[in-house]
This record gives sequence, C-alpha cells and structure tokens, in this order.
Amino acid sequence: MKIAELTGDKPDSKNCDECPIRREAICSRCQPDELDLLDKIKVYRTYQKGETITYMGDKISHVGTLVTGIASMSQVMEDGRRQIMGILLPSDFVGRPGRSIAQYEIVAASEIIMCRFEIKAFETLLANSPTLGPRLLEMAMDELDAARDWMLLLGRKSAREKIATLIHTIALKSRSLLEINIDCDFQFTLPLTREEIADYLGLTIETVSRQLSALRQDNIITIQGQRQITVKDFGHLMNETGNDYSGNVLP
Amino acid sequence: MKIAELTGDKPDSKNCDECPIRREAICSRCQPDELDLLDKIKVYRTYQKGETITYMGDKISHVGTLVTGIASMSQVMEDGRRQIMGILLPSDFVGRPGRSIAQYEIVAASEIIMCRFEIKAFETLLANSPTLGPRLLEMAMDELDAARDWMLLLGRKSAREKIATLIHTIALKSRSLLEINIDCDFQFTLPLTREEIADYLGLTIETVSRQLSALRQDNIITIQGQRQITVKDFGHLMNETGNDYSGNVLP
DNA sequence: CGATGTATTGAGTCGCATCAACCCTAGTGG
DNA sequence: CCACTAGGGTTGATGCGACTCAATACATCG
Repeated sequence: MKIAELTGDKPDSKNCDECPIRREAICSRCQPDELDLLDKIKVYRTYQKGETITYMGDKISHVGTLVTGIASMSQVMEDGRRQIMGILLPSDFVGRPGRSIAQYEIVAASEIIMCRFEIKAFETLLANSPTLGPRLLEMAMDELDAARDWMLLLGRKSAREKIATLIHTIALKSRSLLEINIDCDFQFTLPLTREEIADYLGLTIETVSRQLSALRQDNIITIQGQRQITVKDFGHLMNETGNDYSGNVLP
Repeated sequence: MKIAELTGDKPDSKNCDECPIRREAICSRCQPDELDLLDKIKVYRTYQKGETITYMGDKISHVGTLVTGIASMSQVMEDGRRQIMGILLPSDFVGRPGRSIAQYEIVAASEIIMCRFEIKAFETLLANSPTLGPRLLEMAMDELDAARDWMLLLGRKSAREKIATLIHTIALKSRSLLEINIDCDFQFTLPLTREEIADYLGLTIETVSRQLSALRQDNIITIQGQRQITVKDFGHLMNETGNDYSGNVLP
C-alpha cells in the first residue's frame, strides 16, 4: 500500500534539465538550442493556495506551464454557479496563444509554481519553433478528448457514477505516476475540497458528501480523515462509473 | 425576415478554388503548391442522412473536412445513454492525426459531403506543411473553448437555459453566416431533431419539447411546423440563456 | 390509406438541490 | 490552557425540476 501525491516534487533548481516536468511539458521535444531560447524568457512564479491567477475577462500578459501543485480552470455565472472545466496538474499548459482576454478563471488549489512566458515573446518562439507547435497541438487535442469525455459525465451520468468516475480517474492517474500495477488496496489523497469536487462534477457539496458516504457504506472505498481515500477493489469501483471496459485506455 | 440554412451550398465542382469552405477549413492558409498536394490525396464522399460515419472503437482510415451538411459527434454508454459533444458544420475537421481508433461516433444528421484524406498521407503532409499545423492548432483550440463552454451548460444550466442557449447560439451563427445585423424577427431552421437536441443538451426529448413550448408561450420564440424557429427578440432570448452580456463574443 | 418515425402533452415518480442543524479540526487570542 | 471562531464536512427533512411512462397528434412515405 502506497500513498500517492499528485503534486509532484518541487524543482530543486531553476535548470530546465532538472525540471521535474521536462519530459511532459510544452518543451518536451525541444532541442538544447530551443530550450535556451525558452530559458531566456521564462520566469518562475509562486501562487498561494486559494489565490486566483486569472479572472474571466482579464487581460492576459503571460502563458505558462504548471510546474508543481494543483489548479482549477472554471467558468462562473453571474449568480455564482461555477463549473470547473479542468484540473491543472504539473506539466499542463495554461493560456492560449493568440488570445489576450482570459475566458476562464484559474485558481490555485494548492501552493503552485508556474514557469511563465510573456505572451508575445512566446508567440514569436512558437511561430519559429519546429517542436513547440506540434507539441502544443498534441496537448490541445488531448485536452479536447478529456473535455469531451467530461461532457458525457456532466450530461448523462448519475451522481454516483460521477463520483465513482472521479475517484477512478484520480486513482488511476496516481497509480500510473507511481508506476504501481498491483491490484490491491490503493490509497491516495484527494487533491480537491468537496466544493471543488462539486463544481467539477456539476453537483452540490451535499450530494458529493452523500455519495462518498454511500460508496464507503457499500465497501467500495474507505475514507480516512477527509481526504484520504482507499480503493478496495478497482473492478468494483469501475462497475460504478458507468464506463464500459473496452477502449477506454488511450495510447 | 430571412431564412437561414446552416447546410451551406453544394460544391459545384471538385476544384478547391471554388470550394465553398475554402476560406475556413484546414486548408484555408495553404498556398497553391500545398493545395496541390492536398488536392492529389483528397477524395470526396457522400453519406446519407442517418448514416454512421464512424463507430466508437472503429479503426480510422481517413480524416477529412465536412464540406456540406450537418453531422454529430457523440459518445454512447452501454445502456444507450448518448451525449453529443459537438455538432459538425461545413468546414469542421473530423478525425485526429496520430490516432487510429475512433473515440467517438460520427453520424450524418443530413446528407453530407466530406473531403477525405487517407490518414497516413495526411500526417505526412501535416509534418511538412508550414500552414496545416498552425491552422489545425487554431481549430483545435477553438473547439476546446466551445467544449468548455458547453461543459458549463451541461453541468450548471437549467433545462430552460439550455434550450435558450442552443437557440441563441444557432440563431447567431445563422445570422452571421448571412451577414445580417438587423435586430428584428429572425427565422431559421433547426438542423436537429428533438432527440439530437436532447442528446446535445443532456436532456430528454420530452423536456426539450416542453421547454420549447414554454418559450413559445412566453412569446420569446414562435415555432412554425416542427423545425422553423422565429426569434422575436434577441435580448429577451439572451436573458433566458443564463449568460451575462460581457465578454461572450470571441474575436 | 395504413405504417412508421417524430413531436407534443399529461400524470406520476424520483434524484438531486435546498435549507438547516450539527460535527470536526485548526488556528487565534485572552 | 482553553474558550472562541471560522472553514470544511456530514447528515437529515423537504421540495422541485427533470425523468419516466403513457396516450395522442402530426408528418412523411410507400
């Protein structure tokens, strides 16, 4: 039994070679010469837990990569209803080249470090790089797939299926990060509050709490404290997600 | 008062220069030499209304651009629940370079014509083209924005707001296609059945029908036959969408 | 003209939201 | 050290909005 953390390690240095997300981020295919160019315009910045990085409608001065920590990307309606459209994890790219007004609100769900680039400078690099564009395209298409999968969840799944899917997804991600493939109890820390979960799944905090309790009572998970989840049986959990077994694992 | 059609004109010829979507599609930035290369590998194909172009899990042999007609992209659960993640209109790109297994089901909602490319050949062009990649990236990011906006609708909007948003969106799109900017009654044809609307909005057909009737009774729209919708007052309709007025028009 | 697919409308039910009370933990200051 | 407070979480009672089931109307087509 292992404890997984989605927050990643802190970068011990400002050197790209030692960057913990060097292999997955926008720069993953850059050759040394390109990396140098990125290195020259990059600026690290830390945000505190709960801090808002961009508000909807804000002018955007930077794009960047999340290096450590967790953030959420959400849209808010006038009356306060909120929908989180994505959870940002280390190596995720934030911002859209060519757009200067923020469409979404980005909030740090933990203390985070971002590797930021001034947007004009980045766009210039992007236009001249042989690797940045293709990597960004690949990442955008991955996000598109994820967004579309989530649309099925939001539009068609029951509260129980939503919660089961979230836990299943986070557990799988934690497990693959740790490269554990043993089918035994698996414990991890929920990186989100009940409110964030509710806003991510299109539910209320009360329903989230109730469904978590129900899954616990049905012996599918156990809960230690408020955030520690143990999955007793992945197959059993999978049954509750509404997904079928075929073709859900992407290459 | 004008009648708008989202289906576009049929291509009178197989010549790219006269293609009705030449200015918006993946090839919109291609120079003559690149266009020649695309032209050599392109194959037009017609699908009948109701025909399924790809099933989930299918091996994909082609990518391509929708030239005329309407199609839907959806995901289906084992028990038949369906969520449409996007409505494909002329100039939209179908398929993901680098992926050989279909994640989604594509169904023709009307008779359609596709301009298709064998996937390997297209990938080769993409890798060597200075314009294809950037254009594809731009289109992917636009779709990502659209998907995320739809997540707010699916997760947080009421049935009435969902219907109002759909009508508002389609009406705006029709109007801009016709380049009409007059604030008067505006009539258009719903390109979708009630079932498709339901699957797009995460509702049932009965709820769709009831909410359309309610909007009619509240004098926000009128309905002629089953598919002809007239918007009496855009402002009034906008009030029902749950959107705020600021910042919703993209550049 | 019946047959079939599509749409509307009504009655009843249920899942999730709402409102409200309470618990737990951590942090603060007297 | 402990009372106090605030934020996060759980649980219960109740209500409503959307789903389900069912009957009927309308449209299209052979």
